[in-house]
Amino acid sequence: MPSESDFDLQQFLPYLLNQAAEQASLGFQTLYKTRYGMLRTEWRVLFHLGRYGEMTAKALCDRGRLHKTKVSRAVAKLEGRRFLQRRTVPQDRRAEVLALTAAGRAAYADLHAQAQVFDRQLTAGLSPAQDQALRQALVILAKL
Amino acid sequence: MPSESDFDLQQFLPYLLNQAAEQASLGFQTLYKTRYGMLRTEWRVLFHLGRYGEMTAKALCDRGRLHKTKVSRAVAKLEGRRFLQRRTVPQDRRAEVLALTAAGRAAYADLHAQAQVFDRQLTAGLSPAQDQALRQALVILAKL
DNA sequence: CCTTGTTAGTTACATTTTCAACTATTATCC
DNA sequence: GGATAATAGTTGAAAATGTAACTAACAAGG
Repeated sequence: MPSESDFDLQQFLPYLLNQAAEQASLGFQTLYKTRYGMLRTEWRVLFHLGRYGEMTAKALCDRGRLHKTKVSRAVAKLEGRRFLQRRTVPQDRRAEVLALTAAGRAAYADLHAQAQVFDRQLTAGLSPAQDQALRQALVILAKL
Repeated sequence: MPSESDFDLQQFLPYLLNQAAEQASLGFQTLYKTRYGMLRTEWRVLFHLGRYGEMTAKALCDRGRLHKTKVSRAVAKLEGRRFLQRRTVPQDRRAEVLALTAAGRAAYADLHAQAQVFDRQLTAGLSPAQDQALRQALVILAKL
């Protein structure tokens, strides 16, 4: 029988995941925030476009599991800051293909490099085996 | 030299953690939302008080890594729904000790039991070794 | 073609979160 | 003791998020 005292909040996986995620996001967040005035969604949009090439907002939503309103606003902001451009395609005039500008690619390259450094710092306290096990489990849980 | 193509967004730990955390929170969230009309912070306050006994808002902030405004509002809401009571202590009239009511304890017992079930479902796709490794790594990353 | 349904994306509004300022009380230290 | 700082908690305004409704364009079936 499950008692009330053998279940620690720190044993509850959603809680543990959130704490770890928050802690992990903290440092990098300040980076793209202070350096480029970006929000998390903007950073993700930038990353997706930088990493996987130009695509529509819909594709971004699917790939990044982002809600379309978030993407819509992030794209508007990135466009305002000249990090990306929209291009309507004749085949479907509802959709707009999003592509990074030179400034956008530069920001991506910078943040991308920082992300790799940051990632290594994060896992510095973990053994390689722990690191690998962690990522494997996370991929399963995230259903990626 | 770090190239631009060997670093996937899904390899970036903060991203991976966030995806997993979001996915993991989803199911349980609907539970305390629909059943008790609670927000995440309220659920956490309830859990902390239920699990660790009565304490001040400050203690809650420290233990749960919550911001004091969040706690203040969550406590007000839980008090309004008669899930907890405040008690001023003569030693320090700034602080208020928070204690669950019978209704609060009942809600905690219910959600607590559900949480255990939910936790097991979550990790059903993981081997016991994977599960253990994951939690260990998360505790390190969360700096708990 | 033309009604109906679907999809891409935006906008408006309510809810939540964040940040800064505020009150009231206690601690510090000259 | 009395000024100053620090702490517990609240509140208001701004920013961000979520939800739903909306526009515009395409698709499909009759």
